[in-house]
Amino acid sequence: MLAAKFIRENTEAVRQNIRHRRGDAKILDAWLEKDSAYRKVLLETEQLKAQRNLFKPQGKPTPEQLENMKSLSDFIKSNDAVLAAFEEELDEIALVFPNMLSADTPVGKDENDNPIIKTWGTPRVFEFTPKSHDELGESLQMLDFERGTKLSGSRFTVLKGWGAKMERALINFMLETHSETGYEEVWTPFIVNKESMTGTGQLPKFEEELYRCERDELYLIPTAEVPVTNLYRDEIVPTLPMKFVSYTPCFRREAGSYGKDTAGLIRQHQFNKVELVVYSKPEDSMAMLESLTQSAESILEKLELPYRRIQLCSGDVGFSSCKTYDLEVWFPSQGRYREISSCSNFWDFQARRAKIRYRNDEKQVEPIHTLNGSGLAVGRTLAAILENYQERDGHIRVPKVLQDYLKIDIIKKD
RNA sequence: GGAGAGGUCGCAUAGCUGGUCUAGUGCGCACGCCUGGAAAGUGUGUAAACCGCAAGGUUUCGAGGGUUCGAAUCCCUCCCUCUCCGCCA
Repeated sequence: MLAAKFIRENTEAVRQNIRHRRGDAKILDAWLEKDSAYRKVLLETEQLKAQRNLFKPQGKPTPEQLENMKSLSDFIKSNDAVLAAFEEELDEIALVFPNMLSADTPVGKDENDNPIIKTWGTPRVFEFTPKSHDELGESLQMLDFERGTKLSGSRFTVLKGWGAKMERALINFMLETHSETGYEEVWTPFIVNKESMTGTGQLPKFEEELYRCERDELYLIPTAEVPVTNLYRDEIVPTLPMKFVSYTPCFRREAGSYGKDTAGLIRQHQFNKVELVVYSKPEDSMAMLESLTQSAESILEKLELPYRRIQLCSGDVGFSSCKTYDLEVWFPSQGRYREISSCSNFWDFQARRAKIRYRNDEKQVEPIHTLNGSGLAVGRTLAAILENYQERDGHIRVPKVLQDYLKIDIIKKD
């Protein structure tokens, strides 16, 4: 959420920002109009209340005084009702304002305008036609798509045998690697309340994307970002930075993506992810984004998977983010790079919503900066390994760093 | 799920026969005195949000309603925590 004061003082920048994100700036005008009306009533009401408080002398009030206080109180009551209505409306509008973009976010329309920042590794040259991961996974009896569908529906998959073991190995490998570089491991609830979803920005705007337990007013998390960032909601944190790594399953309805990536593990309603979350001092957050992104990249490098890093342009950056890098891994069967991690600096946007603050050097309380990034999406990593490590006969070589976990170096048909 | 107790400015607590609460006290923390240095002792200060250039003002005592001229204090609803019982991985 943008601070009301910031919106007032930087109206044009906010308007420009909404345009760059290809949003409609009308909501800004609606907000501004309401805000100035609100402030008039606020001032008046506070003066009335100050009067009332002055009237509060010791002893019993005379009938005359009582009469005065009564009418004053009536005014205050009706004004308070007006104020409450204003506040609710203002919040409702402000909650759907997107975050301000970083100055170095390129202006662009969509994913085609995302610049490539770096490329690592060289896609392997196959002397045969590489198979897709779903075909490989099924033939090696690692993935069972049909039974996943039987159990739950489309976009649900069952992992078996070496598939299940590799998924587990990847989770452990990622958690251990990040633990070693200063991220504290946390294990959180996978179902959270509305306040948590609002704190990180999933609500109110993206309700459609969430699985909801109506009876209990709880939501299944779409990413570990939600529980981990909300760990310190409504708190003034004592030390910064704090860095966490967390494994969770993620649940997404994928509304509106019918027909996209219907085959394979790429787009699932339930998938595993190891997430990095950083609580940072404002002045350090951009440097933190670089190091967090490198942490995510290190996993791909240890797995020896070719990838590239792109920066999202203004039209493609997520609602809550101020600056985002995506990591994309090479998929031989598709002949292209596909997203496997997204690393974002949210600036103070989430911290303001979630009321996570710290005391700066001047002892002033101010919102912190939050960041997070996938380190990595496990299902997509498994898919990328199958495709990049396949052999002509359909066997899969096991990446070196996973051999200790799996105790084998090649996966083949029985 | 049943019975009871409780949710107060970091932590712990007082306040709960409505105005003096602009929320007291202890611990912790910060700064100072004392000390060769430290501990102890001692003094002062220490919640947040909003409006305002400032002076200052307003709000917040789990959340939301209500009674009242006025509520941390009374009433209602809800949420959560703890103890005991029941059930259960």
